[in-house]
This record gives sequence, C-alpha cells and structure tokens, in this order.
Amino acid sequence: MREEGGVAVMKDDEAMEDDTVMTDDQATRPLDRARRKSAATIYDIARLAEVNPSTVSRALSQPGRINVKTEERIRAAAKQLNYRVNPIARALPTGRTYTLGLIVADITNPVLFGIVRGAEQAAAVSGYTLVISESQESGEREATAAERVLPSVDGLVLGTSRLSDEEIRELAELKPIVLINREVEGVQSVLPDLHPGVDKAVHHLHALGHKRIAYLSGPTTSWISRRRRDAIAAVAAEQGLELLEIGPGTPTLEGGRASFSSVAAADVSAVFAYNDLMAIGLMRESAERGAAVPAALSVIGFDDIFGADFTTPPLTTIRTPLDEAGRRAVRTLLGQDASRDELPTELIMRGSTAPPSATRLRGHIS
Amino acid sequence: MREEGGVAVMKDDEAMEDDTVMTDDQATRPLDRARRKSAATIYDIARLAEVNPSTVSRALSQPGRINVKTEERIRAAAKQLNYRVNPIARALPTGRTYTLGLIVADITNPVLFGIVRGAEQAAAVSGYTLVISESQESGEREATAAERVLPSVDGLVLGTSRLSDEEIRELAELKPIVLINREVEGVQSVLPDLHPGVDKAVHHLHALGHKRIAYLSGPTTSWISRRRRDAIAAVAAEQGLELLEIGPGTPTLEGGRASFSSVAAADVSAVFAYNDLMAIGLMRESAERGAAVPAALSVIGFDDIFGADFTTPPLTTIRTPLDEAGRRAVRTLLGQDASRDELPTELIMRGSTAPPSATRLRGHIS
DNA sequence: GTAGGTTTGGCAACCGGTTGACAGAATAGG
DNA sequence: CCTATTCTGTCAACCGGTTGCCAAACCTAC
Repeated sequence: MREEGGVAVMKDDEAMEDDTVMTDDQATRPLDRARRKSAATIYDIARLAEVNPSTVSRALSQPGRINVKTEERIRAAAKQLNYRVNPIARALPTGRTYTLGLIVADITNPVLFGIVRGAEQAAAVSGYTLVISESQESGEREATAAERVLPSVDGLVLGTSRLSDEEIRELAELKPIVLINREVEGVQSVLPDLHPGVDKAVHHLHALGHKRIAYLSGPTTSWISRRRRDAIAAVAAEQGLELLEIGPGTPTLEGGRASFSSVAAADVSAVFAYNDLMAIGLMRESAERGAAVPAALSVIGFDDIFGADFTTPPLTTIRTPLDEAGRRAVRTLLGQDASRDELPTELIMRGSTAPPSATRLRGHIS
Repeated sequence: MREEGGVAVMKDDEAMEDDTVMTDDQATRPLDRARRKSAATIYDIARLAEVNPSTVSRALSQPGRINVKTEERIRAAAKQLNYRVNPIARALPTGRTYTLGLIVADITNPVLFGIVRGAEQAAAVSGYTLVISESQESGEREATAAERVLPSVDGLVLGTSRLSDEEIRELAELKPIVLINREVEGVQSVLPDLHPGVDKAVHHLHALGHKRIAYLSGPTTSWISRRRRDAIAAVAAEQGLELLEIGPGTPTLEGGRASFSSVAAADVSAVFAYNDLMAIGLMRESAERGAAVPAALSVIGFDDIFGADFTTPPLTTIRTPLDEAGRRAVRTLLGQDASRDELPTELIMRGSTAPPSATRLRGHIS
C-alpha cells in the first residue's frame, strides 16, 4: 500500500480477476492506475515485429532511416497494438515536450478569450499542446505559475504579464518567452499598433465637439494601460483636447462602476476606459445614476470583447485583433513567424458616443 | 544539424562562447534549448551535499525518511541551486503527471468559462496543472484530443462531450474520466438538477398566461439538450402548456438568429433556448425584424453566461453553477469529492419575459 | 558484552523513449 | 574480384527522477 499524491490508495489488489464489474467502490477510487489497461510501448512492438526497440523508435520517428519492408512491419505492429508514443518518455531525453505555456491574468476575463483561442489554435495546428495558467492579476502568482509550468513546456507566452522586466528576462534565460502587450528589451513580443484605432477615436470625439476628456486607467502594473494612455494623450494634444487621467482602477466591470464618481467629479464629457469591461461597468453605473450614455457621457472602450455589442447603447470600442495576437505569439515561439509588424487596432463605431451634453455630470455625484 | 519538430535548426554550435549578447539572430531562433541555462538536478544537489542522489530524492519527497541533519543539508543545497523537481522525470517512473485534462467543445464559448475557471482553480489548489483542449463540437476531434492528452494526464474531464457512450467507456478504461452534463453508465459525472430552475421558469410562463411555447434545441449530439427538453416537457405537460421542439440548431448567437423564422412560423408566444447564446441571438434577430422581446415574444435561456445581463432586455435565464461543476469535476477526479448531489439550477428573472402578445409573430416571417 | 531492532544512506534497476557509435550486409565502383 | 560506400539494424548510454533491497551504523535492552 503506497501513498499517491496524498491520497492513500488501499485494497490495491483484491478482486483483480473481475474486470468487468464497475462497482461503486471502484468508481469512487480516483486516479487508480493499477487496474487500467496500460498503453503499448515500443518494446511491445519490438517483440511483435521481432526487431530491436531502437529500430522501432527509428522506424516511427525517422521515416526512411530503416528499410521500407521493416518499417512497414513495425508500423503494422504499432497499429495492431494501437500504439501511441508516450510524450513524457519522449520528452525526458530530448527535452522537447511539445507543450507550450500561456499565462494570463484571468481566464474568465473575456478580453483574453481571443488570445486563448488564437494561441490554442496555432499550437494545435503545429501539434503542440497548450497549458493555460492563471495569475489572477498578481505578479507573485504569475511567477509561481511560470516556475511551475516552465520545466514541462518548450516555451511560454505571457499574455498579460505583471512581472517586472527583470523577472521576465530571467525567465527568458531558461526558456523562450513571447510577450503579448508588453515590451521588454531582448524578449520577443507581439504588440498592437494603437495608432489607427486611437487616432480615429480621438478625432471622432473632437469632431463631436468634446473638449475635455479622461482616460480611465487600468492596473499600475499594466504596461499596456500606460501605452494606451500615451497614445491617446499624443493625439489629444495634437487636437487640442484636454486629457485627464483617472485611476488606477481594477480592470473589471466593478472597477468601471467604482470609477463613476471620479469620472463625474472630473467634469469631462467623454471617457476612454482601459478596457471594455471597465467601459461597460461605467456605462451601467452611469445609467443607473441617471446619467445615460451617450447623452450625458460618451464612453469608448478597448478590445471589443464578446458582449460589447449587447449593451445599451452598444459600446464603441477600439478593437485589437486578440486572436491574431495569440496566434502570432505561438507562431513566434515556434519560429514560424518572424514578422515584427504590430497588429493594427481599429475603431468599432457603435452607439456609446455623442456630442457633449449641456448638462454637466457633476450633479450625479452621490 | 537535426530536425526539430519540422523546424530545421541550423548553426547549432557557432558562437557558443558568447552568452551575454542577445543578437537578433538568437532572438528569432526558437525553442533553442542549447544555450540556455539548464536546471539543477538531484545529481547536482547530491554532489554539493555529498550524498547519493537517491538520498536527495528521499529527503525531498519523503520528509522524515532521512536523518534530519542530512535532510537539512540537502534542502540547503537544493535551495542554493534553486532546484525545482522536473515533473517529467518524476512522471516517467511513477506514472503520475499531476496534470489533468479538460476537453470542451469551444473555449471561447462563454458557457464554458465557468467550467474552465472552476476546474482550473480546483486543480491549482491541489497542485495539479490543467490542460485544456478544444473539440470544436466535433466528436472526431474530441477523440483525437483525448487520445493526444491522455498519456500525459492523470485524469480527464469531458466538459461537453460529443462522443458516444461506448467511446467514453473506452477512454474510462485507460484513465479516470469525469463527465459534466452527461451521463454514461459506469462513468462518474457531475450533473445539474434541472428541476428548481425549470419548474420555476415554466410556472412563471404559465402564470403570465402563455399556452403554447417552444424549446429551441441544441446539437443532436448534446445529451444535456435532450435533458433540458425533457425537463421542460414534464413540467409543461403538468401545467397544461403545449410544447413544441424547434431544431436542432447550432449553439451560437448565429444559431439563435437562424432559428427566428422557425420560431415565428411555430406560432408560439414564448421560447426556451438551449443556451443563452442562442437566446440572445434569437432576441436580437427578433428585435431587428420588428418583433421586440418580450412584448412580441418571451425568451428564456440556459446558463446565465457573462453578458446575459447586458442585453436589452436583460435575459431571463436558468443558471447552472458552472464553475461549481468544473470545480466538482476536478475534485471528483482527485477523489476529494464523493458527493453525488446534482447541482441545483436557479431561475434568474430578468426582463425577457412578459404576457403573450395579442399580435402574432407570424407576420414577421420573411 | 552481545543479540535484536531500528535508522540511515547507498546501490542499482526501472520508467519509455532517443541517439551516437558501430558492425555486418548489401551495393557500387574500379 | 576486391575495396569503398552506403544501408540497415543492434548495442548501450542517457534523460532525471523513484523505490525495493540491503548492509553498515547506531540504539536499546537484557
């Protein structure tokens, strides 16, 4: 009787002869490898095909290295035994796991779905498995997660890293790293080109007659939040718009709601939110406080997440092709994509902007 | 020069002496393990602490087995070398990978976020890593994905399986399997208790005065779709409501939109959709065709996904605690949860239902 | 002081592949 | 026909841990 991962496994060998009955007792005994079929190995094939295991290995992984006749015999034996190569056994000597890691701040944050999906697809296409970990917006947890998956992956994508540049460089010394929405000297990254979307958005607000606008920022640790702010600031200055920064805030619906009073107090007629989640939260809070968007306040988000067009009014937002970002990050990791181009953003014009209202928002501060 | 996963790696050994310069050349050479720091092993520790590697292994994984003094010396050496156990090397002899697989139909389907998050959390808490794979609603791809991850996981959660009972049983012979929203003889599963939510929803429609309602079904291969239909049918019959089945449909926004004409043709005043995505699609299509929800048509969804309350009107839906389902599936896999209770559903009453309208929907068929 | 029991740590086999080196067979070239 | 190549398959080491078995060292108690 031995310990297995803290779960004591008992009655290891009773009733071994009866394999067909699925007793309740067995059903509740977890991760019990003992009585399950174990997979065929190259040794089984070797015995069946009457060759040396190394020949099997070569026949299967280096077609042409071995005599066609023999290779066929081996392949037939492999098929007969329903052989699958054991990725773990293969990874040990070669160091290649055919697994990639993806660490994101929050799996359930719809902002990241695109990244996850794109990365998963690109990985699957190349025969790689993707392991997704969550850092919950915490740099410390992110470091732990990275350390945990690092030994068993061939490379790592940091989707929304909250680590310091230094920590990221240290990781990059151990395994190939690709960053999304973050730039660190000497580490590869996939970045958005904010100009097309931001330019158009700011011009749009200017054309509507806005004079004083705000940027509702995300977490202080977010590199991309600062970058979005700077991009907006540059265009705003050029257009003679006054830009305030409100924040930092939590990049969630709640964070957006919570920002309402600061927004109202800031006396602005339009707000760029760090992301759509905050934008939607702000819109809803604003509406509930009697200041309907866009009449009383114009709101523009970032990302164009799932559901951004469900809202009333539908959210105007600056879209980054996130699935493309995820896909490209993985392809870069696999060396299939050398392009350094930034991914163009795009303004998705919907209904959350309007000319500034005569009535000020101030009255709505509770 | 050898092949690595289809990517030819060249210039393998030039400039090996210069480790500090991060040339562009190096940056674009992917998955190149060669010149990176390689992690410390128990052999390094053994040398440093002047003991046998097996002693190191014991000191680290079986506290108490070794003399306290020696153990401390070993731990110190391990810390000094910043040692992390290599999960792959550990998995090979033990067969335990501390990794669990989760296969879902579609990662970006918000219905499944809850499952993913719950599963990830439960796994992380117990020190397990979760590998998520996507089957894209295809049984064949699901089988491939399962086969692919099976050798490297200790167990598998099938989130939205499209496999046959027989295929599932075969998988269950190889590794522990837990199903969500699906029941197969002899395989563990986590199921919702549809009664509380469905009862309340049907009663609610009855009370509003509806007489003839429809169930907009999901994919034919979806076990849970049939189950939802049956649960509704049972209560509808009891309440004297006429229930039509429309479908099968694709469980997406588009699928919901596409169903509109059938719904209109069916001449019903209320619709249960297989899931929220379809419900939202239907609502929007309906509104765009001039038949506003809920005035012209009442709609009730399933799941209460992210964004279900963003819509106009906000969607009334039957919520299943999906993160709890994901969590419980993993805990069951790990043998930490023997409870067989079904997860109670709950009616989330919002704004997409109203008394049946006098005007029929028929006129809206295009 | 010694028989008996318990710690403690080392040895070596093993998990399931991969791969460099090599020998014998087959083929080519002169 | 003999030597030089090329082909083909085997041997054995290795990846980095885990673990059964054993012997030496250490206690304990009589």
